[in-house]
Parts: sequence; structure tokens; C-alpha cells
Amino acid sequence: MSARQTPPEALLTPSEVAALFRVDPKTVTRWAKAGKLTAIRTLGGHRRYREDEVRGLLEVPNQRAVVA
Amino acid sequence: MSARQTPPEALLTPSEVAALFRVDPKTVTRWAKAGKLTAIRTLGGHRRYREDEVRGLLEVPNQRAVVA
DNA sequence: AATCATTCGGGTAATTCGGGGG
DNA sequence: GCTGTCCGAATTACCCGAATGA
Repeated sequence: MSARQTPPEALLTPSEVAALFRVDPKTVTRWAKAGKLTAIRTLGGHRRYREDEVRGLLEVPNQRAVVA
Repeated sequence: MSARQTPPEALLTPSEVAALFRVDPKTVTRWAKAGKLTAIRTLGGHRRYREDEVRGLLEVPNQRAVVA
């Protein structure tokens, strides 16, 4: 087992999240505003996102959950 | 600079995939619905496709195994 | 202190979604 | 069965100037 340095406090910048979803960083901001994504704020007002949460949302939600 | 440019899991937009296959983006959507193509969803519901998978389907597809 | 890339905000085009019908 | 198109609604992408981050 390889030791990996991925502390539970790992945060991602808007650009990093945008790259993972192949969207514009501005779109990630809208997701945060809409409450779809948890955003940590820097003291200057910039947003940071939890890597764990992002990875989870990125998982292919197997085309099985059709809660019409 | 903190955004990744070419992560191992690059994603393509519907129109990009459509352009590669010379079809309408709507057709790509149907492929995804039919399970013929893996689709990642943005938090807004838009689909993103794995570049690896798409290119795999593009180059030398199933040669029908027609052994003469 | 100064540079440079990024991320604020807002506002407006362009895509995509979904269903339906040819 | 498979694809292209029409529709309205929703989501996303690019524009700007100003502020933050490293």
C-alpha cells in the first residue's frame, strides 16, 4: 500500500474543479451559489472547494437513479 | 497556475463529440441514453464524455472479425 | 512594493436539455 | 431502429473592470 498524502482538508480552486467537470470556473461559482457545492471562503472572498465532495459528485451516477 | 490542462480523465462536450463523429449533438445524447457511451453529468445536468472512450471508438472500430 | 495569474461581481450570447414528431 | 429537426426552458460560456492570491 502506497502512502498517499491526501488530507481530509484538501481544497481545490475554482479552476481545478472546473477542469475536472470540463466547465467554466464561473459555472462552478454558480453551483456554489445554488448550494449544489460546499464552498469555503478565503478572507478575501475567494471560494475553495472540498476535494472529497467534488470527487464524489464526479463519480458516474450510474444511469440508474431516475427519480422522476 | 493551479488548473490542470490534460488530466488523465479529460472530458469532451456534446458538440465536440458530435463534431468528431460528424453527427448531431442530439445523437450523441441518444448514445448516452442507450448506454453506448459513458456520460458524466455536470451539476446542472449537462453531459460530458470521456475523451479516452470516444477516441477508442473512433479509431479502428470493431472490424467485424471477418476472417477471410 | 510590484508583478501576474486567478477570482471575484454582473450581464449577455451560445449550448444543452427534454419531449415530441417527421 | 436510427438520425435530424422544432420548441421552450434551463444551463453554461464569454465579455468587462476591479479585487484577491501567491
